[in-house]
Amino acid sequence: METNGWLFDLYPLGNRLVLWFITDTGERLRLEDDFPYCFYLGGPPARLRALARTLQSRGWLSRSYPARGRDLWTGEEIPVLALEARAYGLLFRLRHWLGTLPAEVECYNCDLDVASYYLYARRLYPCAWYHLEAGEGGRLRRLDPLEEAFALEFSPPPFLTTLTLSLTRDPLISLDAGNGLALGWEGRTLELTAPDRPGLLNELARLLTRLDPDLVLSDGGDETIIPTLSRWSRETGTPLPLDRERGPVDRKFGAPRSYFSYGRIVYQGAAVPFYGRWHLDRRNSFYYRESGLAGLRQISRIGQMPLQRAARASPGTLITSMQLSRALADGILIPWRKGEPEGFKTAGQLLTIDKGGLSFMPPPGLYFNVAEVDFASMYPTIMARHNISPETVNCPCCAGAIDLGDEAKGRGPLPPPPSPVPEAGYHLCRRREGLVPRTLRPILALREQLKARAREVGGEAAAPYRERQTALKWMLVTCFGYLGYKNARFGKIEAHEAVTAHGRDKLLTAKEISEAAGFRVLHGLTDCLWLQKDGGTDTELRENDLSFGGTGVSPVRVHGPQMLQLREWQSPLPPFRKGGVKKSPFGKGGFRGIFKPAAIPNDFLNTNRYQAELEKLCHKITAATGVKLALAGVYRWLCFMPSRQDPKRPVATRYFGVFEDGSLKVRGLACRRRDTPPLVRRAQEDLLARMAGAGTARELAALRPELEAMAEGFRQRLREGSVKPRDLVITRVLPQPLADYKVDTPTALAARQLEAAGIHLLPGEQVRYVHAEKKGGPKECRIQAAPFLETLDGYDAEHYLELLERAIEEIMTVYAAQPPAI
DNA sequence: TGCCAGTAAAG
DNA sequence: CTGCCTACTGGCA
Repeated sequence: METNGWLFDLYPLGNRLVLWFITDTGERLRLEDDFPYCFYLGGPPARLRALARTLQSRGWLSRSYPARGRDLWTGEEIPVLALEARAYGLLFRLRHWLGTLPAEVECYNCDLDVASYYLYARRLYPCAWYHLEAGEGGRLRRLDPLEEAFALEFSPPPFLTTLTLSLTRDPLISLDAGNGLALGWEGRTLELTAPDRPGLLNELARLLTRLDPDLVLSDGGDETIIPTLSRWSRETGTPLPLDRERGPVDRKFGAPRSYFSYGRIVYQGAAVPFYGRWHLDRRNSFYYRESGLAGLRQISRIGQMPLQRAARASPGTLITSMQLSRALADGILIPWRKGEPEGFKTAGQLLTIDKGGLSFMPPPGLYFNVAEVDFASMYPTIMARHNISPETVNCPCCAGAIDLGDEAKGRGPLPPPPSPVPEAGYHLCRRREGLVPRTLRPILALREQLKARAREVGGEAAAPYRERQTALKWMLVTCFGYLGYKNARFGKIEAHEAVTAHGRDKLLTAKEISEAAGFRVLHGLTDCLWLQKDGGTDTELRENDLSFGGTGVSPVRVHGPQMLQLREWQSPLPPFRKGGVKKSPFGKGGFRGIFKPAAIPNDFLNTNRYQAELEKLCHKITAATGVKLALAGVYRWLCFMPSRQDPKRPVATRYFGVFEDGSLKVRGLACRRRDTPPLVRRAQEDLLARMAGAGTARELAALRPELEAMAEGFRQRLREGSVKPRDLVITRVLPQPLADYKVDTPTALAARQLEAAGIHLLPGEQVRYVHAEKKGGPKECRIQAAPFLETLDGYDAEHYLELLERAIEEIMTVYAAQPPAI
C-alpha cells in the first residue's frame, strides 16, 4: 500500500521502532521498522575483539564488524569495531557494562536516544510529510520525504483531534482531595468530580475511545492528573486507554527534577507521554509556553526528536540533538558523555573565566528621539562566522606559528591566519569547519527567513512564523550557554570565552563607528546600542531640552592586559548605600535632572534623513563586524532609571520608552517581575499604557495630573480593603530546599505552610502567597499560602501600598526633571 | 549602620 | 544534558 503520511509519533518497542502517521485521507497509520542499535568501540584491536566475544557470549549482540569513523577532536579517521545490540531492552545493561571498561577503550554512539538515533540514521524528521509504502504485517517498506527539513513553509499539518484536560480548582489541590476534572472537546466541556472513581474513569475512557484524540492538551497532566488517574485505574481495575498502542507499554513516569540553568534553578516535572498520541502539559513545557504548537512542531522536526519529548526537553537537549545528528551525518564518532557533573567553581574561577557581555552605563534620565540598534542573533552568528566550536578552539592541527609537518603530511599549506580571538588570543581552526557552526548555520538562516516572512504577512497570519522563530531563538541562545558547560558533550570553556570576547569586540566597534558618524552612545548592553544624534545648538525650547543626565561612562578600546579589566573599569563600585535613598529615588535631595542645552531640532530627527542616516550606520557596522545590526526603532522618549541605592548612579537593565509607532518597551520595572502581585502590575501597566499616548515633552507634562489621579485610584482600592486575594498573590520560585532556609522569608513561610498540608515543593517550583493582615502575631500568620486563600481574613494593606508606591514612583521618574517653565 | 541571605531582571 | 553578573530588599547584629 502506498500513501502520503505525516510523521506524527515514534517510539522503540521490543526490538523495533513504531511509527505513527496521519495520512492525507485522515487515517491514523501504525507501522513498524527494523533498526538495529549500533555503537562503536575504539582501542587496541586485539582487546576489542576480545570484548566483542564476551558480549556475544552473553547474547547481547546480534553482530559485530570492523568499521571506520572520524574522531571529533582531531578530525582523523580511525578504525573501530561496530557492534549491534540484539534488543533495545539490553541497552541499559550494556551501557552499565561499558562504563566499567578501562580508559584505553573508547566508546562511541552508545548513549543516544533510540528514537532520535533512528531519525538521525534514516535522515527523517518528525512533523513532516512523506510518501510511504507499507508492507505485510504493518511493516514500513519505503519512506520518501516530500518536503525539506528546514523549509520556510510547512506543508499544512493534518487536523488534530484535541481533548483538553484540566483541574477545576487550584492545581495544588489533588484529585484525591476533591479537585474536579474538566474535559473539553469540540467546543464542549464536561466537569467530573472524584467521589465515584470508576464512574469518572469510565466516562473518560468512553471519550478517549469515541473521540480518539491525537492531542491531549492538559494543565497539570504530567504532575497530577494522569498519575492520579493511572493509580485509580490500577486500584479499581478500570481500564483507561491513554495510548493508541494496544499492547502493554513501558510507561516511565520520568522523575521530576530540579536543575540549574543560567544561574537559576529550574523545575522540570515528571513527564507522562502517551504512545501513539500526543500528551502535552502546558504547565510542563517551556517551548509550548514560549512558542506554541507551531514552535513545538518546528523544534521537533529540526531537532529530530519525537514531539512529546521535545516539548519537555530543555533547550540544551534540543541543540545537542541537532549536533548529534550533524556529527552522525558527517561520519563523526560521538564520544560518550561519561563524566560526572561539573564540580563547584570558586568565585575567583568564575571571575577570571567568564566576563560575559559588555555594558555601558546610561546616564539616568529622560531622552527624546533615541535610536536603538541591535545585533541579530549575535552570539550564534559569531560562532558560525568565526568557526567557534569545542574542537576548533586551539585545535592541535593549526597549533604553533608554523606547522612544519604540514606539507609533508600532504595537507597543503595553511590558509592565511585570521586574527586571533580578541583579549584571549586563542586560535581557531582554519582547516575544518566546526560541528557547532555547521549545526547553527541552517538554524540562523531559517530564523532570518521566518522573521522576514512574519514581517511580510503581518497580522494574525504572522503568528505561526513568529512562534517558530521564537522557538529557534531559544535554541540558539542555549547553544551559546551550553558551549560554556564543561561537561556538555560539545562544550568547552575556551569556546565560550572566545564567543563573548568577540561579542565585546563587536559592540565596541559598533560604538566607535557610531561616534565617528556623529552619534552619541547613551547606552550599550551585550548586543544593543542606544544612540542619540547630538549636534548643533538651538536656544529655542525643543524636545531635547528635556534630556538630562549625569556623567556617562564611555569605554574606549584598551589594548593589552588592561582589556581584561574592562568591566571593572566601567562600573567602579563606590560603597553601597552611602546616603542611600530607601524610599524614593528622587525625593528629598535625591535624584536631580541636569538640563542639557538643546541639541538637534526635533523636526530633523523625525525626518527620513535621520532614518536614512541610521540605516547607513547599521550597514556600515554590519559590514565591519560581520554580524547584522538592525534598527530596532526610534523612541519618541526613553527613560533610563537611576539606581535606587545611589540615585546618581545608573543601572544597566532598567528602562522604558515609547517607539515612533506608539509601542512600549519596558525592561526591569516592577511589571516585568514575576513576583509583582497582579494589582501592582496592572497599576503600572495602566499608567504606562496611558503614557504611551504622549509623544512629546509637552504631552508628557500635560499627562501628569491624570497619571496621579489614576495612581490615587489604585491606592484607594487597596486602602478600602476591597482588593481580591487573587490580585494580591505574590509568585516566587522556591530557590532551595526548604530545609536549607536560614531566614524566615515569606517564601519559606509559605512553603512551610504547604508542607504542613502535605504538599511538598521541590526547588524551582512556584510558591504563591499573600501578605495577610498584620496583627502583631507570630510571623507564621503574616503569610498565607495559595491555595488556602478562601479563609483569608484581610490583607496587609500597608505592605501592598508600599509595593504600589514603588511601582508608581518608577513610572514617575519621567518627571524627576521638571521641564523648565515656559 | 553594616552585613548577609534571599530573590529577581536583561542580554 | 546542571552553578552568569548585578540590583535590590528585609532582617539581624
